[in-house]
Amino acid sequence: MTDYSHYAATQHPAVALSIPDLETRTTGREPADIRLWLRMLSCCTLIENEVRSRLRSEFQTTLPRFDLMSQLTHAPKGLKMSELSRLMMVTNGNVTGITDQLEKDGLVERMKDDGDRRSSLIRLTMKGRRYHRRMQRAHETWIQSLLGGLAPAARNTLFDLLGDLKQATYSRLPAA
Amino acid sequence: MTDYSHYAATQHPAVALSIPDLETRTTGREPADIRLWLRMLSCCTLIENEVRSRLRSEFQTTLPRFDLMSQLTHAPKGLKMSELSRLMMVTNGNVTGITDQLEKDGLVERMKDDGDRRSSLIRLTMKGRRYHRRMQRAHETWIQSLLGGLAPAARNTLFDLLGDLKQATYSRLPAA
DNA sequence: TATTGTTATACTCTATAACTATA
DNA sequence: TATAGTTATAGAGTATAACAATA
Repeated sequence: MTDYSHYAATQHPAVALSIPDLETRTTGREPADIRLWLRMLSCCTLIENEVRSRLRSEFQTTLPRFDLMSQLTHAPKGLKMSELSRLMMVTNGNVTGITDQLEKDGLVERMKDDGDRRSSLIRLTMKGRRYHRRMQRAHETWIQSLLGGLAPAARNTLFDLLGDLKQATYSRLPAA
Repeated sequence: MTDYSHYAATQHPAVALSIPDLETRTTGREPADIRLWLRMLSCCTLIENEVRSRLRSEFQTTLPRFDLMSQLTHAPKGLKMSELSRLMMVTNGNVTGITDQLEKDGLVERMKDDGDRRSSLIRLTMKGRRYHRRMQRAHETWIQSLLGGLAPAARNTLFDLLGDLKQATYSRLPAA
């Protein structure tokens, strides 16, 4: 049993702002799941668009590139392509492409020192580590600014509920 | 003041499944906002990947195309390109491209009957309406299946919290 | 002058599938 | 046979900016 009672009601207008976006197409007559999905999707799209835009204008890079580097920061010894693929939720070929670009820019390197000679370990170079650190600091600031309007208690409840949702969804995937 | 007390704790394992995904890179030492964002993003990516894949395999179409048609279903008189752009949260040029494809397939049509001769109204054709209805039914089933593991009370709370988040985020966008 | 929509350009990401070299 | 990674292919979305027609 999980207790969400630490969450206290937030103070906000009774009527949500009517902002035209992906959720607008709902009329209220749709199943609750559809409305929930479209609302969550518009939240994500809103933030993602903003982050993509700032990564481009301030760091001349993209979200997948930043994500790949972020995954590597917690693996000093490096990660295999297949591990990156699973972590980033994209296919193997895509990871090869993104890695190629980052390698060309000297931000990551392929290490051929595994016991298994089919695979290689990808890891950040020094330059990559420095570059990522700068981006990460900015990224944290952006996210905190964008999500900062939500009260801490609400944020905690949301975090827990999304954890439940994620677990439930995973278990309902056809593959799973 | 909003009351979320209708939400009752869900029953689930105390320890969340350790699934490797976008959220995995968090260590617990990141700011709460970052962890929340990555968790929400992995929820969305999970569902989006699944929906994209099924739209492709079962209906030979894409998510943006389905989204554009969905927007039109609630506007019998049609929508302007600029309205679609805002609703779909993408740029004007993109909407032109997606509309071109749908028009070529006879699913939407451009109507030049506005007072403003610069703009046109896009609306679903009969064929488009029928086609969309089939997709929408399937889409509802998919989403209900994917989100169905979450208890109704949890789902309601999540819906409300995401509403708060969306509103807060909108008001914190640089443009806003 | 500003706005609506289109076009042109160039790039990034994407899935799929065939391929290689290992295991 | 199975797996790790690459390559080839094709396509789909994206931003940006220049453009024409109209307001």
